[in-house]
Amino acid sequence: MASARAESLNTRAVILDNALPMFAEKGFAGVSMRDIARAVGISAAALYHHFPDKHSLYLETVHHAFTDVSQGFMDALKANVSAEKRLERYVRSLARQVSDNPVLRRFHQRMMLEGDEDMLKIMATKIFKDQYQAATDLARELAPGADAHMLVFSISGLVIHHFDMVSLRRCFRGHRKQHEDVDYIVDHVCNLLLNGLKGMAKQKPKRQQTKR
Amino acid sequence: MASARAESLNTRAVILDNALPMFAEKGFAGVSMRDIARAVGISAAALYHHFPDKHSLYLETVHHAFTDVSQGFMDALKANVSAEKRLERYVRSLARQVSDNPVLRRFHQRMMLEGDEDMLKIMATKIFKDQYQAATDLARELAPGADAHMLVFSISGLVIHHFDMVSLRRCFRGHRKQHEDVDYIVDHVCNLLLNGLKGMAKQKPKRQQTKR
DNA sequence: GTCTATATACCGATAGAC
DNA sequence: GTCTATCGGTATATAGAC
Repeated sequence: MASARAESLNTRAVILDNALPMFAEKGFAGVSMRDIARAVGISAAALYHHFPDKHSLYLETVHHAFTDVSQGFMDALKANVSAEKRLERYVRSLARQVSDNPVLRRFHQRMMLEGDEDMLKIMATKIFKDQYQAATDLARELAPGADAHMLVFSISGLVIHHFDMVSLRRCFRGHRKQHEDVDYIVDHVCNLLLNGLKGMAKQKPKRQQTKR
Repeated sequence: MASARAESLNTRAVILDNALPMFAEKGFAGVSMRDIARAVGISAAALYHHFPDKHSLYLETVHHAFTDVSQGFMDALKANVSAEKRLERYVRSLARQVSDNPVLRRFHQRMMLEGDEDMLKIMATKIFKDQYQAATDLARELAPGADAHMLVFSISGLVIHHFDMVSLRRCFRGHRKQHEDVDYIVDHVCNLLLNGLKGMAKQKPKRQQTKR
């Protein structure tokens, strides 16, 4: 908390760095301008020198948060190995990301819940565009007959959901320590996906792909 | 909005019915006692006759919301057909539930994000307990060597995630109308799962199930 | 069981000095 | 670029009449 800020121009970045975990944790309505100002170490009025209003600050926080998170995924998706290996690397880098960066995971989760159209457009076009394209290409390579768009979200969904649900999963009888372990989750997901995709690729003209 | 309430005792239920969609949409911090009172058609002060404070009202809303949603799933999970058919019925009833009831889906999503331990415990023990047990049994039958606890959440995760992400999925190039269709999603998920589980069942002593 | 009135605190945002 | 002071509005919650 607080923070050592430089002399002037990157105060803006310091504000965004402090606002991110607060917005991720409590949401737009749950964090006041005074809360953010206190964390940064300036007065609430000073925030209005850097951002015209609270909503703009939030929008900038979204943009600032997700910048450059996509690179690790691209390395995995474009690696010079077999498609199966690339899938495993992609799943692993996804799981590492959401596990190592709970603030960003939570912020992503919050965007899915209460992000308006502007924010989602920012995420889709400025942040995840290349990753989506590369993942789609990989899906097409792994299961040529299947619906690549659906598969891309099945893959990320499987990984992310296991982490997003962890606080509920803990409440069930069958839960064990290992079920929160990154590598264990990765193994499970890869196992399910690789077998599932193999089967889908074989029987291409069966169900999916109705038209257009 | 408004609502025709009876004479006295079920005012409490009317309050909860009105509060649910508001809390689902805007969250705890985003809805004021005045908002709820206005929707019900009484004064804010009157709410405090039925609930000691806002947090209690929210907790009761959680409990009220998820009561009796689990029955349709049990019918699917316990049907007198093959395990594969039961999986498909379960996936379909899950998808129908989240598609037909966006308010409840959103509230569930919100609980995963900001539900405290009390609320999650309510969901796990009072609402989803039997469903979890039945789904675990089905998973064990479908893929005896695999980790049933993981599979249960992979199944629900696949279904729910496709719906939870729909507003983001729409922003990507490859999105089509059919990708929001319940039956299309069910087909995709069942296809992936049935093939994946078949593969996992064959190679049981390979990766999963490290110890205890 | 619902009302009006109110206590007390916090909210987003602005004005103007430095 | 940051401050203090403040405006007008709203928040949760309570008091007491009916």
